Amino acid sequence: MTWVTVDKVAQYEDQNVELRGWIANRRSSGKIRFLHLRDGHGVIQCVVMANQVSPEAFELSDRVPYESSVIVRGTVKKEPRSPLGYEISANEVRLIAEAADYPISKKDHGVGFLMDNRHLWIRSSKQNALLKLRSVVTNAARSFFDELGFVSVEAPVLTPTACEGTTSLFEVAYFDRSAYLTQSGQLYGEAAAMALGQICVYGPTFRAEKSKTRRHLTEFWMIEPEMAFWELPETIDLAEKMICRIVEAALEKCSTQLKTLERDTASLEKAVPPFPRITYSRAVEILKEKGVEFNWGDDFGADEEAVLSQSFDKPVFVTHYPADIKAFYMKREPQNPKLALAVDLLAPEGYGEIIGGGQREDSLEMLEHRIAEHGLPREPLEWYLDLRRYGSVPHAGFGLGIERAVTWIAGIHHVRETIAFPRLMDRLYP
RNA sequence: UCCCCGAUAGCUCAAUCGGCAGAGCGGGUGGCUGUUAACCACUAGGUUGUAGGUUCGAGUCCUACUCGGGGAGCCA
Repeated sequence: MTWVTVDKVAQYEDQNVELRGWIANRRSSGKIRFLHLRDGHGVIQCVVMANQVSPEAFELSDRVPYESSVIVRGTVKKEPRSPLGYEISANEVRLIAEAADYPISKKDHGVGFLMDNRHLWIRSSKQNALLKLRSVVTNAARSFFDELGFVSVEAPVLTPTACEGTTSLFEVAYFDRSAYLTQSGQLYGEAAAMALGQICVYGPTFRAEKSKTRRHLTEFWMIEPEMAFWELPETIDLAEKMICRIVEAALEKCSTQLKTLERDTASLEKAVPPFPRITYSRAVEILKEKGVEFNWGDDFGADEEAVLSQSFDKPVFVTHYPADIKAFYMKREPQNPKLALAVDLLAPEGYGEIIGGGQREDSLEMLEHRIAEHGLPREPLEWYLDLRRYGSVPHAGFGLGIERAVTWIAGIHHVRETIAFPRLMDRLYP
């Protein structure tokens, strides 16, 4: 007997197969029982007739609780009434483990309840689709860089101090002193780029900010390429190619998932090069044209980002921000030192910033000056200054926020559903 | 940290002016040979988040607290 997964049943039409999974739903009518079997690859209806299975199997099919684990054997039948196109005409149903009363029902639930049951919620079809989409997105991004010859490097999670100083960090006991969970792999990525040329850091990032919004997690994942001898324009080109690659992969490999998520893929299909590129100053003009009150020099808030991203039907790059609102390591525009060689990518449909990056300051003197200006402690950054002492080169990079990118591609409302076990300000369980 | 909203059955919610705490789903029992969140009948299920106050009487009004949701700032 061949064990097959639900996504492959079409290859076994009219053959006898075995399926292993969990009871997603159960209905009945007279002497016929319908079991919906979920195996992680899909859901298929198994039809159990009283005269085609043992009395024990029929009795089991009548009362087996939701989410019990079972093995079903039967024939794959073409069935136009099924959304899948196929169903199983069962001749054997075997219980592996009977489930207790399952807390998640077919009806509506509140977000709080579902988040408390996140370990079970991920079994449902929409959450399942999101996790698969995330997997395709991260794999697409990583193979994109791998194929370009970028070296994959891991940055440490435990760090001695703040990378950027501004945001609050999670402090942990580290033997007889304190350490902090990283808020960006970038500084280490820069060191690695000086060793390996073009590198890519993929890892978790932690922010102890008390942010309660649909765009924030306290633990999230970033892909952060860093390139020695690269400057801002080619870095933007790279980000554009990467986003296109990710979206293509999602459309190609996740069509069923996007359908489950009821995503309008037409807007994703528009994400082809070239993406519009505007300066911060131009963005401010656009805001004013749309009647948004805004002062040059301020950073964009959620409202401004939404207006800007809705002004284009593709992702839009915004460059040349005022240096004052960007991090200390940003290189200044040589023609106008008030501006930073920074780039953000705003996703369309109001999703906002999914990439932040730019060209890094490569002058030792300038960097020392910035560190003092930002009031940062110098001693823990000495190693970072060394990168400018020993053969400094122009270099640039960016960070892609995985959860925000997946939120946009999936067309959902909140980042928390794009990671299996989200960490939020008030949520550490499960 | 700030603003708004909420907490009633396992879950989602209702309860009119302050006057007997209810429905759907889920559970249980029975029925139905093609159901699609199946349907039909019956049934069990409650210290109304916690503490205090007003009142003849509080799920409902007041105060504090706890927890949760939505949003802002900051950011990816």
